[in-house]
Amino acid sequence: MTVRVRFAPSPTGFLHVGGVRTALYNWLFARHHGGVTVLRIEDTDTERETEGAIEQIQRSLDWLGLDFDESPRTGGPNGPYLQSERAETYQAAVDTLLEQGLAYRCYQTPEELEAARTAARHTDDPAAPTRLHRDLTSEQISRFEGEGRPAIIRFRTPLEGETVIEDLVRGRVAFEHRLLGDTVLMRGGGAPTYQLANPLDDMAMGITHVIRGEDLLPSTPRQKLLIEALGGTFPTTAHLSMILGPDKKRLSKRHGAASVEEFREQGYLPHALVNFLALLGWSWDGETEIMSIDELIERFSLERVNPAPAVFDHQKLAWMNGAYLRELGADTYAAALEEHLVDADSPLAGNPRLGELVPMVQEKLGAFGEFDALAGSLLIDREPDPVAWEKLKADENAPKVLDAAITMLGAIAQFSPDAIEGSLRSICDLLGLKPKNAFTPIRIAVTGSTVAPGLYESIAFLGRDEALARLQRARAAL
RNA sequence: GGCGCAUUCGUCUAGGGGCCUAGGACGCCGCCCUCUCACGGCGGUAGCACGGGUUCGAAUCCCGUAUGCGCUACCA
Repeated sequence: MTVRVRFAPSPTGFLHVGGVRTALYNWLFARHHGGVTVLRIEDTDTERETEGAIEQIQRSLDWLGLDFDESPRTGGPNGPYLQSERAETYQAAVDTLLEQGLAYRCYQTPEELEAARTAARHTDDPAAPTRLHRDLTSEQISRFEGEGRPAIIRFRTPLEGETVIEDLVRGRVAFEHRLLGDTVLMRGGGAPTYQLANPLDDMAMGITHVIRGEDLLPSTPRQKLLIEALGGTFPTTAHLSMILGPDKKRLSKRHGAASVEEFREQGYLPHALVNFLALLGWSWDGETEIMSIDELIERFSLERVNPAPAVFDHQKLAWMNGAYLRELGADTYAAALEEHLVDADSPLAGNPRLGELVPMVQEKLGAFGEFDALAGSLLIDREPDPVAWEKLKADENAPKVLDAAITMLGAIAQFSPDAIEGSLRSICDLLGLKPKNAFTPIRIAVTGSTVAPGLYESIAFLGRDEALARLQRARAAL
């Protein structure tokens, strides 16, 4: 039997790191087993749907390199892949269940339900309120119908016994039927709920393994019961732990960047994000950290997924991204940097000399988003950093150092990094200053910052005219 | 409140009874390299939640407690 997995997000916003991790594990598992990946959009709740979310999710998955064999975009033999277009499937199943007495119409108003729920809150049968209309007499039914009350459809959950889930990550988990209550399958308006649409589609699409977040573990027995009532076989499940913020709360926007889109904007490499996320809850040998996509595919297994929640560590991601950035070839690096600048709508984009800066910045950047601050001033003459500028003005050595630099740099024959180094070092000897002290004012004068690429290379990059102009301007401002 | 899941350095993790005086990585600290920032090298810091069992022997198995998280929707 070929493995078939699905990633089934709701189009309620940007793709979150938690969602990405789920998508990734599904993808890795399927690719490892030569299986099929399905992308299904769960848009049954039109209220919460947000504009453009589907495109956004697809875009993020594309960027990460997670391709889906069957999806709303690619189509496939088990479509449609949008739940909003699968109404007949759900209706047919509900009709069958109703016919066989496995589901029933419930006429409770939301207010009645809520009141009953509050009352039953602390009793020994908290699920009782969901079963109030389970065995209505025909008189009661016609009275409710007569009142024009809309009916919702509830599943007739067994009152006794338990459902056992053999989860690939968590092992055996048992749920008492009595506490489950009668699950709502269809809303008053006839729209399917997640509890109906999700398992039904998994069955219809031949899903063999359901890999999803732990938040969905409690709904698993309901879904299993439903599928088995319909004569289907419930897929194997693997419930992944939650991803937490530093405060151990579920990761969200208030913890900073949490969506794929944000990491992309900050100049992270998709491969780095994928590698990092793969390691958030899974490990291969506990030692190896940097792995190619092919290695991840080859090594991934659900058996080695950690069931405990994991805190998302931005610092480690940044480190890993830097490690990936440093491994890039110069041309690839330049192209990726340019793409980032274009995406960011940066004034630095399209600069023909960008490539020359690569060797000067590659080992210094943790993400492309830092490029502008580090080396932007070499491409564009702009206002210096105020703090650095004050430091320059307060430096008592600055005037003589800048004067010397102007003289020396104006005199050297070859305006190369080596020649510039020799020239600047002779200033140190001349003035009896340590390189560290002599170079700081020059760096600020030339780059407008205390942090920049190598000084000799920076000056050489600017060229004699520009470098001298900046030095003279700084000198004049002292 | 009920149900469920989880619990190894600050963080991600290795560990599935003796190989553990608990390994790796990020972070942090120190030293080296050094024109700033980085990179790189070397060294260091720090952990089995607690309490009971089981066993010759427990980070590893069982029970309880605590804590955290999830679910408890006509959200997913």
